[in-house]
Amino acid sequence: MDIEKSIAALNNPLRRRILEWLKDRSNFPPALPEHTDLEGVCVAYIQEKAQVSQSTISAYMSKLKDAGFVVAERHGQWTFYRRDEAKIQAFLAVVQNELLKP
Amino acid sequence: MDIEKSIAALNNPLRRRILEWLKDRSNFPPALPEHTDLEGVCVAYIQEKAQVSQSTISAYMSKLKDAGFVVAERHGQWTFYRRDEAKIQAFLAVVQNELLKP
DNA sequence: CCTTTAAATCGCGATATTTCGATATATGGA
DNA sequence: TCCATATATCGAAATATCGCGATTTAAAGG
Repeated sequence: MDIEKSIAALNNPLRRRILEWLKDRSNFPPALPEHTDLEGVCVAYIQEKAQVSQSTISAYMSKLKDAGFVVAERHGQWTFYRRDEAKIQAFLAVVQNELLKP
Repeated sequence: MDIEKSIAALNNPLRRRILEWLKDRSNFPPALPEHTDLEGVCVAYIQEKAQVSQSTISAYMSKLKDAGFVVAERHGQWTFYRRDEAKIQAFLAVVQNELLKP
C-alpha cells in the first residue's frame, strides 16, 4: 500500500471518475459473448466513455493499477480492469487513520 | 469543499505530516506567554519542525488553508494555524462516498 | 506469414508543482 | 520614525505531470 502513489493516482478527476464507473459494469457496453464470464471492463470501453486518447487511457489505468485500486487481467488481446475493493478500503483506512484526530 | 484542491493539498508527504503534527500542540515548542490562550501554532514553529524555507512553509500552509484543512488566525505579527476537524471529516466523508461501492 | 485489433510504451511540447532566495507587507517596540 | 520580527508574495530553475500522436508489442485469424 503505497499511499504516495495512491493519492497521486486520485489527484485527477478523470481517474477518479473511472474508478466510479468501474463500480458497475452496466456503465459500459455489454461484454462480447466470449467475455460474458469475465469480470472487469476492457480498455477500449473505458476509453470510449472517457473520451481521451488510447495512450492516455492506458497510462491512466496503469497508474490506477500501480496504486492498487484496480486489477488487470489479460485475456487474449484484451486487458480487463476491475476494482480491487479490498485495496480501496485499505487505502481509505490508512488515510482516515492519518487524517483523523487523534 | 473543493475535493480537487483538497486532494492536491494532500498530494505531498510533508503537508500531510504537518496536518498530523497539528493534531497535538505538544509537537511544537511551548507557546509564548502572551499566546498561551491561543489555539493553533505559529508559522515559525511549523517551519522549524518541517526544516524547509520560510517561503515554502508559508505556501504549504496557504495550500492547506485553501483546501479547508486548517484555519489561520492572525494575532499581531503572528499567524496561528490549527486544524479544522469538521472540514477534515467532511472531506473524508466525500472521498469515502466517492470511492466505496456502491 | 500477413493483417487486423487491442493495448502498452515512447517521445514530446505544454502545463503544473516544488522549493528556493529575494523582496514586500504588517506589526510591535525603542 | 526607524528597526526588528513574522509572515506573505514574487520570480525563477528544476522537476513532474498531462495528454497527445506515433510506434511497438501481443494475440487472433485467415
